[in-house]
Formats: sequence, structure tokens, C-alpha cells
Amino acid sequence: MLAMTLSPELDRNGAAFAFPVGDLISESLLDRRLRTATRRLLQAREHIFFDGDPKDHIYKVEKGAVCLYKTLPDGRRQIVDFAYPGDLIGLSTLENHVFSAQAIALTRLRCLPAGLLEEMAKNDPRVGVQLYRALSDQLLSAHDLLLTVGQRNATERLAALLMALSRRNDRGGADPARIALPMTRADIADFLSLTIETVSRTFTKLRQGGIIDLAHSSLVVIRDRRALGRLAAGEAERI
Amino acid sequence: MLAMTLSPELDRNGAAFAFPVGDLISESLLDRRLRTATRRLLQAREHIFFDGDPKDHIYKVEKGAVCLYKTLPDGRRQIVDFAYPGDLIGLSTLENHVFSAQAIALTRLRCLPAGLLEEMAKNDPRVGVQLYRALSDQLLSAHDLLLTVGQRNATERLAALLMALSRRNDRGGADPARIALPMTRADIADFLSLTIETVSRTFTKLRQGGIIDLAHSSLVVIRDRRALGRLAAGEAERI
DNA sequence: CGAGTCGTTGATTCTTTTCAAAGCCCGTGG
DNA sequence: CCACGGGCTTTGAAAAGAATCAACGACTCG
Repeated sequence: MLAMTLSPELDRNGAAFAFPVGDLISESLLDRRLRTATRRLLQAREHIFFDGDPKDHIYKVEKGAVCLYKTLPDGRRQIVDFAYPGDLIGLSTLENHVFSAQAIALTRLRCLPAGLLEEMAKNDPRVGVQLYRALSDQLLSAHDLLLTVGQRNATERLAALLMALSRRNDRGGADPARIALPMTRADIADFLSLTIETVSRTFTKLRQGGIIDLAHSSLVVIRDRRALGRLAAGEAERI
Repeated sequence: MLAMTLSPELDRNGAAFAFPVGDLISESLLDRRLRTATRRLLQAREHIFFDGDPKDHIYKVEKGAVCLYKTLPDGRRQIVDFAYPGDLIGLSTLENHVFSAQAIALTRLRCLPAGLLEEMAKNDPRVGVQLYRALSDQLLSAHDLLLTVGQRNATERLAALLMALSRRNDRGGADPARIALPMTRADIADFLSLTIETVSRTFTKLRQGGIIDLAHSSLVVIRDRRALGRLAAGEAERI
């Protein structure tokens, strides 16, 4: 998930709930089961499930990107997370989904019957840990977004998002200075709790400030990473 | 935790990750261990731990209330949750805490060495489920707050908070129409991402609209629950 | 090539913040 | 017992940041 944390070094550096390292390298029952699980291919904008739907499966993103969101009755939408390859979607103890999930690009998923989780956790102790870790990552991610949406201004919010995506690239071996945005301006707006117009204006401001370049609307090139980081941390005066 | 959900009926109605019901009634290893765990008594405003501290314990609230928060370098603060009696604090797989925790009233905790969790989960399969459930409740709660902070206006935010507290009272057998607020206006402001002044003005507006009464600044009486609910859901025009 | 979606930019409005000050409550101490 | 002090809360007036309303431009896909 998209942890927009201030402390990149805090990433996945150590587990207090640690099992022997060897176990984490070998494949767990969950991993193995997922490799052969049913695949599902989704076009951009196609839904995986809706808020309130019975939770018969959980999903793992293999390719593409998914947005998880909640809405108010009048249609206002808050994206609570973006799920990228490797992320698990739908973990919870409830019978029904508590948010909607929609592919934002061509996406491939693995589908796992929800009932199997319990069984696998019983047969392989590493599965429980894995699920616990996934959930706690998601909680961290939600708290980070909360800090962003609740306390940062428009520029700082966008900077935080770009820094998070940059770090994700870094971890995944991609160029941390070239950020592909699979999501639309509307998605970014609903994630950062801004309007499309404000997101667009803020991109322009970052570009004019020499902090980023916009190769095109969905490809950002970071020109001044330090400045972007300071903005995200709320340490910059203004731009 | 404080799930500010729109759907009270969605509460703890069923677990997809269900173990036989009997198991949930009997005491798990965790519950038993907690009953004899070290107690810690905190005055209001006293900290349990700070963001980044080594996570040597996890805590269960027995009495009082705790706020969990994150800050930006310049001091802006976002409260990400309030923990009430029964709630577990500090669950995650990381070596260090990822938020700060501060008592907001006279609070009694049970302290459990973090290393014990893993061991207990190994020896009692219900413990893993219990932790998993606690974490997924916290995630739900964070997502709800995200929707509130990101999409609702000041009035709707306060209404959502009051409705959440009212439901909590209801579940706990207390009067759902009389809401004690252990937290200050500043705490409410940092939870809802508003300023103290806006929180205060919004209380006044709700009072003048006949929706609540303020016995005193920390005791709210709900006079029109339906109206409050409609406000929280974003279904009311204005007040 | 045209329709439609998505993104950018401009002008104006509005909600909330900021700045300022007064009121209230409660504990302390004269 | 009452005055005093400090923290918390309320209220008011002005300012600011983002939202809204509006229009144009760019790109994509039949």
C-alpha cells in the first residue's frame, strides 16, 4: 500500500513479530496457493467489488493498480488507498467488504476464496504473520494518509504523494525520479481530498517552481527531490 | 476504536474469518495473560510512548481514554484514533511505534511485552485471530476517519464524531443520548482536522439548531438523533 | 474527422483559518 | 469565604486557501 510516511528508513526494516528469517524467504502456503489461484483480468475503471458486497474472495494485485474507496450517500468519494502489485485487498474479519475496489488501469488479480484464509493460517503459522503484517502495513498507510489529508496543504499533499510513489519506485527497482501516474487527476483529487482543479494547479505550481517536470499529464519527472521532500514534510515556506 | 461508520448495523455482526463461536466466549491465552499483566496508571496528558520509540510493549486500555496521534516536524498534529477501554494499542509488525500515544484522562492500562505476542499466537490459535480482528477494526476506523476528514464539512465532521460516540455508548450499555467528552476542544480539533475555534463554533451551531444541548463543555446531550445522523451522513442541507 | 473525456487555466465565492479578546470554570491562597 | 490566576472555551472580525463556476485546450478512440 501507499505509505506516505515521512520516514522512508522506517520502511520494512524489522519485525517485532519476527519469525526466523529463513521462513520469510521460503514460500508460505498462502504464496503457493496464490500462484495457482484463479486469475481475474480487469480493464481500467472496472470494479472488483463494491462496499457492502459479501466478501467471498480476497485478492492479490499482480499487475496494474487498484483504488480502494468509500463514498457518502451523495456521492462524495474518498480514496483510502491505492493497491499495487504485491498488495492484498479485502483483508478484514467482516462478512462484507467495507470499501469499494476499482481497477484504475489494466489489472491482473489473483482471487482467493475468503474461507481459505482461516484454514491456511491454521496449517501454516507463517500465513497468520503474513496477513497480520499486510494489515498492519495498511493501517500505517491509512494513518499516513490521514496526516496528509488532515494537516498538509494542497502543495504538501501532492508532494507527499509524489515522494511516496518515488520511494515505491525505489523499493521496486524502478527509477525514483520518473513517476508514472496510473490514476487520473480525479483519482488524485479524491485521494488527497482536493478538487481536480486544485490538483492541476498544484502540478503547475510544482512545475513552475522547478521541482518537477511533466513529460505528459501522467508522467512526472522529479527535478529537485530534496525540495519535494521538504515540501512533503511541511518544512518549506511556500513555493 | 472509534469507527465513525455510516452503518452501525455493520458493526461486529459476523466474522468471515470465523472460529467456532465457543472459542470466542472462553478466554484466550491473550485475555488470560492480560488479566495478570503489569498495570500502569497514567494522569491526563501523560504519554504512554512517542512515535519512533522502541516498541517493547503493547497495551490494553482498561479505564480512561487515550489518543493516538502523528505529527509533522513543525508541530501540526493529527489524532488518528481514540482508544477506549477494551482497545489494544501498539499492534504492528515494526520494531518501533509509528505514532504517539497520550492519555487524555486518568487512564489505567495493562502492559504486555511485545515479544510475548508471537509466542502466544503460536500456543493459542485464537490469539492470532484476536489480533487480526483488532487490527482490522483499527483499519476500518482509520478509513472511516479518512472519509470524515477528507469529505465532510465541519458540521458533518462533528456530527459524525458525536454519532460514533453515541453508538459506542449504546454498545457499552450507556445512555446513547448523553455523551461525555473526555477530550478537550483541541483534541477534537486535531482529530477532525479543524481548529479549536471552528469546533467551538460548530458546537454552538448544533446547539442553536436544537440538535444537541451542552450541559457543560464536556457533556453533550443529543436532542435530535435523527437530524444528527442525517448531518453525519451528509444528507442534510445545512443548519 | 468528430465526439467525448480528461486536463488546464481564469475569475469569483465560500468555508474555514487566523488573529484578537473576552468569558468561564476551577483550584489555590490570602 | 472570596479574590486571583491560568487554562480552556466561546465569540467576533478579517484574511486566506481551496472550491466552485466557466471556458478552453489536448488527447483518444471510433
